[in-house]
Amino acid sequence: MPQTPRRAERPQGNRYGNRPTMKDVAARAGVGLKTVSRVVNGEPGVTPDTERRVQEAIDALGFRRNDSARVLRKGRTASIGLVLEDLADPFYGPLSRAVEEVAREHGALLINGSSAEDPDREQELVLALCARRVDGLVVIPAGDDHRYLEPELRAGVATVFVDRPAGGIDADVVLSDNFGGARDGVAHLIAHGHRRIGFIGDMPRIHTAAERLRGYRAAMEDAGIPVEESWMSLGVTDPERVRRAAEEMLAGPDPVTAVFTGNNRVTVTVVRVLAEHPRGVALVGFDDIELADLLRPGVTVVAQDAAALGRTAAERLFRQLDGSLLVPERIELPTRLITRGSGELPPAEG
Amino acid sequence: MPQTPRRAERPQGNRYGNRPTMKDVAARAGVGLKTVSRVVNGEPGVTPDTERRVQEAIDALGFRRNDSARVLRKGRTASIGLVLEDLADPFYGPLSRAVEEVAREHGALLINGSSAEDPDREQELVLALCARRVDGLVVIPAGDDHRYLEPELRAGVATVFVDRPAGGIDADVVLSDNFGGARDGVAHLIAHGHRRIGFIGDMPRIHTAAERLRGYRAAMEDAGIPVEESWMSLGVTDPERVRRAAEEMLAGPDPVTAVFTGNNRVTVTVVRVLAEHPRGVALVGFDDIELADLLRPGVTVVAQDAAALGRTAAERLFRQLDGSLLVPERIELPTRLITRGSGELPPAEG
DNA sequence: CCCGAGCCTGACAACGTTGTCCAGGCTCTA
DNA sequence: TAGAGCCTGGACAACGTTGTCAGGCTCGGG
Repeated sequence: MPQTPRRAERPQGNRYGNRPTMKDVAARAGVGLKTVSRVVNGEPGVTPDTERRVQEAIDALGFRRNDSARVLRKGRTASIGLVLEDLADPFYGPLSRAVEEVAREHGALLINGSSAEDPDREQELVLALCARRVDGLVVIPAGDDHRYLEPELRAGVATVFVDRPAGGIDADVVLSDNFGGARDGVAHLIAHGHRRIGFIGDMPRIHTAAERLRGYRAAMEDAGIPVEESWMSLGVTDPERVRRAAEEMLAGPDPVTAVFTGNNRVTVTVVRVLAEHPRGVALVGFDDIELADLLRPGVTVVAQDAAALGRTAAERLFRQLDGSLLVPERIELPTRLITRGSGELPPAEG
Repeated sequence: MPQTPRRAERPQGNRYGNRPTMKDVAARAGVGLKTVSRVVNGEPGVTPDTERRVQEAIDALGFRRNDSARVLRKGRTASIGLVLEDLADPFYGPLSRAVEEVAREHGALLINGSSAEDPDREQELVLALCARRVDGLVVIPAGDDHRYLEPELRAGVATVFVDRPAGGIDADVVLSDNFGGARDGVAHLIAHGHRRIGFIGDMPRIHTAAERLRGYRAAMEDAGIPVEESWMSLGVTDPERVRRAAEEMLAGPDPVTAVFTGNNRVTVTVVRVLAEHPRGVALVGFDDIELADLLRPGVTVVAQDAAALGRTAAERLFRQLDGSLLVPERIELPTRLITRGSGELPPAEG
């Protein structure tokens, strides 16, 4: 009778699209549940013969341990979260990769999230990661208030901020010497005879942008050069706006003879503008850009080491998880001035 | 008596570094467990007054739902995995970001993994993601045998391959028209008078590399040009080796007058070599590179749209999860020849 | 031959959440 | 005022795994 109604409806497995569980494996191998668990986790105390039977059942059924259940039981997820601004930005790719590499050394997976520089989205992402009970968080903040993380910190979620400090909470932070780097870059231009130096950067509410601006001002002040408002553009850095800002600085009766750009995206745009510009205008940019050495003139930059930022942060994160790290610290990595020509152009008057 | 031994040892919460659970929230709010669950999930059937009490308890304790337990219960993780070669490569950043964006639209998180072009590592990553019960996988394969995925596919894990097809299994794949793009690029060089055209590409075991090589050969054959072995370099693409290969092609009694490069990394290296080279050597590269338009000459490339690859793959993935997609398909996206100068140089004899 | 030691093995509870189901209290109507 | 029906709230099991613990087996020594 082919139509006999079956009592046991599920042939094997169940949800998760019919995945076999340890129970199924145990049944097939004719052993107890716990024995399967032991084999799967390589625990001792299983006869080679039993182990073989279990292994065969595992292979036959295509069993894979359900880590959700494991996590629930064990309390550690072996995964960490990374929240950054935009993975498509060439600055963050290497950073993310460095974090991943350290995570891998510690047997952890990396969950990425892009905040798109939106504080709400940052918070949403961070909390989603916490709900998944990541063991730790590496955050490149978009917002400047991170008190929403207090319960997480109390609960023992390891946390390291990168590139910009946290707001309102006391946490580890790894960043570049934005102030010193910008000051050195601008000083470099001054040393080559420039006095009217433009600055195009991001919104000052972003910590890195503010620090770089501060470096610019410091260098100018050190040289006794009063800064004019018209030399500065601080704001959204979409190419169109940057282009206009650069063109305005270069026009008029008293144009700048050099420009300091506040990040890689701005630098690229300004390089384009200068390529169309008749006069030689000096340029130093913050962040290295690919192929900068092949342009004529080569683009002089203040380079930061994105991979080192990521690596340092991740290593600190895992040291927090080891328990070997107690007091939050601020770690500043040096920047490096790479001269390639564009920063060494002399001022061309008029 | 302050020293009275307490029976209930845990003040609230437990593992996970003392996180409060719904039980703790329920106790504090003086309601049942399920009521808390209802509030947390915004389910109907809770009086405003009760809801307020629960919400206060949640805020006071800093409760966050434990998604591990939720996943265990519900069977969906709302996360997808992306395995690619190297996140630090400028080709993969935008691709990953595009996948993330689609995932976000569907309320899912993205877990990234870099295989470093190592088949074992690819498998390790994919299986780790499956153990975490990601709902779906986007894979840029490093290996060419994916039969290890069979149990996962049977279990209903949505899977889309990108950039290169899967080996040994029938699965969705989204890729660029590598053959056509390379053929067009080489034909472009031929149209500008070149006959001795070099090809520097990756190991032919990589599908994209093989296809581009095939395109090169096809274009040459179409033009009736016999290809000489010494014009081709297929292998590891570290800068040093590429540099040597390029220099060899350009030296000797019968040097190439143009080079077709098989990917972005190779192109960059060859641009460097050509910059030092006295003769004008034409160049067309596969993959666009940043600032290519600012070099002199500008670098002519066959561009593929990394973001479109990622977006298309992710959208297909979620359509698989909807159940609205049944038969695996192969989707090929067109490439685009962008002429900027380097590909239009005439052959400079001797 | 009997007993103890040591090794395998499996039954059971627990992790934190959600789905099912039922009880109790309320309102509204006849 | 009583009954019907609705709405709110809670008890309970289940998801798949691992830690605890106890039972049964074998083997060797007395």
